[in-house]
Amino acid sequence: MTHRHPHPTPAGPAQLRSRGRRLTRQRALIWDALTAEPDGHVSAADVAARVRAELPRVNPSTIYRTLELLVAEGLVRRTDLGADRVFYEPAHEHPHHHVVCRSCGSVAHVHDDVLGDVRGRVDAACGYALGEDEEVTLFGVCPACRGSA
Amino acid sequence: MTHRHPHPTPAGPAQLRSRGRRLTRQRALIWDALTAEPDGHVSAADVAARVRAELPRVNPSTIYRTLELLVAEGLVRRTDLGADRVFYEPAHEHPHHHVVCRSCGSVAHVHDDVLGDVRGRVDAACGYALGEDEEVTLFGVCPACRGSA
DNA sequence: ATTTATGCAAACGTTTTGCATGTGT
DNA sequence: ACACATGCAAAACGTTTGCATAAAT
Repeated sequence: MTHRHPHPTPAGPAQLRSRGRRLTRQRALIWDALTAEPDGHVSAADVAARVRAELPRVNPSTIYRTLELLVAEGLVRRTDLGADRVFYEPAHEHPHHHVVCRSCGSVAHVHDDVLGDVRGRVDAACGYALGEDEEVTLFGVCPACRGSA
Repeated sequence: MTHRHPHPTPAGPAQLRSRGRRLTRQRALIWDALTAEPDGHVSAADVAARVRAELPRVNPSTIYRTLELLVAEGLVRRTDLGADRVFYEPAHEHPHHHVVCRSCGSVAHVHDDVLGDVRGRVDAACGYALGEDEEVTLFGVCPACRGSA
């Protein structure tokens, strides 16, 4: 278990109710699927599988609609890593970046500090403004795959 | 047209012939589509459109198969930017990185120097090895969109 | 002549949509 | 009771594949 958040903000899909949305069993299960693993990077298919393990009749469309909703409400963050690699993760942590292993697909988090002054450098170089909330996805080879190469 | 290069390496799809592949009209047109714009980042659909403007019967499968071939032969570089944003560009330049405008989708090149020591930092932070040839894609807001916001 | 590439059509996996039914509030 | 969310089925989308034909070498 990781460290707790000091903020008393009610996490999770309960937020939906205050926004006029409804808290259904499916939505709760989808949230559970998203938070099941500590640093869970979960694809829509993953979510579907986990949810259907508990409630088999959930339809793909419900998964997609709910994920879209959660993203729109700011409860979930959607990250793309090249074609067909879209994953979702709960959004209560600070923005961070990802490294994906080219070999095994594993994903690691990268603290923003690690990027250094890239934002300033990019701005200076070509005038594009990288926001503080812009996530970056890098590709590389993870320690495990490095060894077994 | 491009005689100024002292090196007689035949750029483009002519390379295919020496590799036992065949140089067809379709492949030439696909190459033309890829090199039509100076810093061209072209999607498969873009290529298809350009090619069909000249030779309308070309089939999507031919486009995909040829792009895959060109990538496999190292003549073309394929870059992913999140789901459904795959583009191709001729590979004779040095590896470089991309910034994509979140607002208008424009793409700019970023020299490797601009990234600074990210590779070392990432390696130190989580052990992932970013190769020199790994391209990075960043997202931001381009100068034009910055102004009109 | 031989091998490889193409067009076509059909299959594919993922995501989206229209609509009737079901469910939270 | 009402609005909203769900399931279902079907469509949309970009991409891939099998196979007979066509073209390059």
